[in-house]
Amino acid sequence: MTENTQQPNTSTPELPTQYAPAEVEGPLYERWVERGYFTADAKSDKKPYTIVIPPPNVTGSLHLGHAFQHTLMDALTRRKRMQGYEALWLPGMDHAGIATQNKVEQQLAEEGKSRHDLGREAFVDRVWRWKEEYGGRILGQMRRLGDGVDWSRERFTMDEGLSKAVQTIFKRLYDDELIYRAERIINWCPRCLTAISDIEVEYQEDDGELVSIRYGEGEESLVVATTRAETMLGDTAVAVHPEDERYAHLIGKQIKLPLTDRSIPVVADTHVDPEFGTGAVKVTPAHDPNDFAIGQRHDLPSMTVMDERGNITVHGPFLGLDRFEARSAIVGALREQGRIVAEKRPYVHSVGHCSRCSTTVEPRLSMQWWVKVGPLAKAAGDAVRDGRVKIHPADMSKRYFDWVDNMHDWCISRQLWWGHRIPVWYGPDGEVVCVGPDEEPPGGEGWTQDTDVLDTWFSSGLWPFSTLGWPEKTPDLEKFYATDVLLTGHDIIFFWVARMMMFGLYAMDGVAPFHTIALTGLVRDERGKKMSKSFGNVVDPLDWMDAYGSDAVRFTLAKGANPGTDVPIGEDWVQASRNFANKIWNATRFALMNGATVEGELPPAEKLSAADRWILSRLNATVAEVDAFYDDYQFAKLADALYHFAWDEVFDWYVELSKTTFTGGGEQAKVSARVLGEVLDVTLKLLHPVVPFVTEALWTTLTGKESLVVTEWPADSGFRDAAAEAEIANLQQVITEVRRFRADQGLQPGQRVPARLELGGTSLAAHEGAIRQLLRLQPAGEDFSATATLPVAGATVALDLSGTIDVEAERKRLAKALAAAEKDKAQCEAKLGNEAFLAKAAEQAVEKIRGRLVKAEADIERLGAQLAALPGA
RNA sequence: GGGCGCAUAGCUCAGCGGUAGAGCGCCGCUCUUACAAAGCGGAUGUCGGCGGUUCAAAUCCGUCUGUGCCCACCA
Repeated sequence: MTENTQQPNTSTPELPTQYAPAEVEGPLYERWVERGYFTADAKSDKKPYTIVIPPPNVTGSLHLGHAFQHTLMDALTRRKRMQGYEALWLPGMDHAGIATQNKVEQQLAEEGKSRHDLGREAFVDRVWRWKEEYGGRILGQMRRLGDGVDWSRERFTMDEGLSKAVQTIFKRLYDDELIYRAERIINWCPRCLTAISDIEVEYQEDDGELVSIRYGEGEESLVVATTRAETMLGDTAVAVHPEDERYAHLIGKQIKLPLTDRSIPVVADTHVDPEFGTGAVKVTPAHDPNDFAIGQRHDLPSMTVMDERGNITVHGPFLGLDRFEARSAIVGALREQGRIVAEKRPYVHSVGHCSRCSTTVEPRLSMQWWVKVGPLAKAAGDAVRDGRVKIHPADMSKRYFDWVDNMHDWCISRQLWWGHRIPVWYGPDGEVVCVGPDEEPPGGEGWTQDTDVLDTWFSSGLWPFSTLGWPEKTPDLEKFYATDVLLTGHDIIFFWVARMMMFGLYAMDGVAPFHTIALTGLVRDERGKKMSKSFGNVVDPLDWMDAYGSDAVRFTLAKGANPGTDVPIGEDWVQASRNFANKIWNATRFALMNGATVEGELPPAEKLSAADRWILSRLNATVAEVDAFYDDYQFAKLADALYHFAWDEVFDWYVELSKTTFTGGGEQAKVSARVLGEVLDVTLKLLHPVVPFVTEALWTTLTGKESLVVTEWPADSGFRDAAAEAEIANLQQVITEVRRFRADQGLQPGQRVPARLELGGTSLAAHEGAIRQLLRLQPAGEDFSATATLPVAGATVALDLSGTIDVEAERKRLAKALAAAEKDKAQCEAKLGNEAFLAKAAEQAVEKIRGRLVKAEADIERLGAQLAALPGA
């Protein structure tokens, strides 16, 4: 096959009868890259079109979700490239701080070591080595998929340039007082040993135990309810609602805290819901965000009773127990003292887990760095509100607004080693210096850099401009910022999209990083179920690509891509797409065998047959339709439109009709060969962004030209021919009707039947050859005797079925169809007789009903005539 | 607890005010200038229930049921 694509189409190339993607795809991709088709030129005069890839984690490998989004991004950039844009699809990877660090730590654990055994520097070296060796597997897989990315611009969030961008923006935010350091309650993962942000916490319904504990003695006592008994060691108050009469007498008093020698005050706080539980809440400011807030309001001390691993640090019988052991031990001890007044178990409540390792998150009081999100989030919201940035589909913008309008300050420090280290230095006398990218860190005794690194989303939030060279004013930044479309899953609106909006607007003087946010759904299995390892329904797209070709996987995904909705995909569907690719292959093969060509001018309309004019009319309509769908990110619809145009209209009808023309030879055959060449040329171009491989292989063979990748996208010539469309519709009706009759009468498809056609006076006269060929009708001989007469579309087809025909079955069928047509006619007449309808309905609607009536009347006439023509009528 | 979405053919989904659609699956018959991974023909639905608006409702409104997702400081 590959040799053939090299040949000019002077002779008919021999294509195998089946398309073999495995032989075609790899070499084609490498050729595209070698020829630099995907390399964008910042100096070009062409208008830019830019998409930055959502950078996959270095630890990641290609899954169907990537394949899905990549297909769509690839289709968008490929089309724009063909449309003459300087198209840049910029690839790269994310260092994925916590995920990657965990991965390498796991590897170390297998060697019986921890990161602390290596020390920070050696550990980070080790991660880099891991990255070089195992990271970025996905980049190779993207080649298999056919991603037309500009490899010369590949970026990594920890590259020197991107690190500089991180430091630059950190410094700017710090100087603008949008970054600050504060001690707050954060979400702490006792396994990863780091703070995580609110959105990195996943809530699950867990079984717990709600125990009610009596605090204090006698009159001076009350009962609190808790699911986290172990935190009582750190209680510094009990809170009740100020208007709760039950506890009015206790407010301001001290009560004894069980198991300790401390007494704690009872405070009044409106946060307490008197209806819930006993209406009294234990307050542990150091271990619960609400309690922390209460503590602030009432100036309570915070008492930390657990270390970073969740072990109890308070001296006494519970010292050293982990939080869960401590919980049961404490409940046990309280029970012995008779202080447990009620227990409810299981008590289902929502508990936060680390999104990376599923460990139960421990709220923890600690010193962290924060982004003051207010003004940034406001700008991010406004850019969408005032239409500078469009979210597609539009109803997803609600989610975006909900988030940006209610955003809490963002905790950006992580107690990890892998990532961008916070560029802040602390002096021996408590000085704090934020160091900019071109500044020397303060030297001398006692200065140390902050040991934390930044949240991985901090650097990916800069991606749309850091990858283009910012903070330098590079030609790339000049040319390709702002990018055009951000295409990503709706699951990372908060993690990533909102942050890019905030940072982009902030760093780029109010210019949003993209004008359109196209949100996709998630890929699911063929029953619409989420793919997950525990269900065992996860599919490796590479398996399907091996079996059916990348094009098949891509086409299936594109066909399922309804905006913002989840995409179910099953192997059967990939097979169906493979079949489509094979169909294109064979149709082109047929065309080449019959001399289809793109050479020379398209013949003028008067030299074209009705079929030629029809298909060209449909072709141009399809071009317009596909363009409109692309501009609206309607991938499913454009894939569907192309599928049906190509298969139903071109392959099933035009190609079939052209067989008669080719058999006939002569001038008309030449014209048809040129038209078929044209139709395939354009159709392959239209299909190329979605199924780049087959189309490239076939198109280069068909045209002898270099590559589809750098070919001009087709334009709607404006050619339409309603008359030809109507004529071919009639032809199709005759053929379908007679075929149906033949099948109903049990004739073998190949069996030749003598027939007499009366086409006089209709436009069908010109199609007698095609009708006879497609219906296997022989000329009527001397002894012709019509046993079935089928009037259809103003013509009559009389058949001599030397055997008998099943008159009764046919009569029944016709009667049924006739009744349906009559009913429809009656309905239409009723509508058209309805004055209210005529008065209020749109003209178009009325026109539609009129058309329907005409059709119903024609059907009645035809079916009546067929009925009358039945023998014995 | 709040918000959003979805319920249409056996399955997965389009359609979103004017005659119910597609793909796959299913049932027949077939090697016919390419393709059996194909061709031709066929069957299949009270468009979740109940109300309402309208000349007209799968489509708009209300409500119920089922289902999915997101958010939240459910002690």
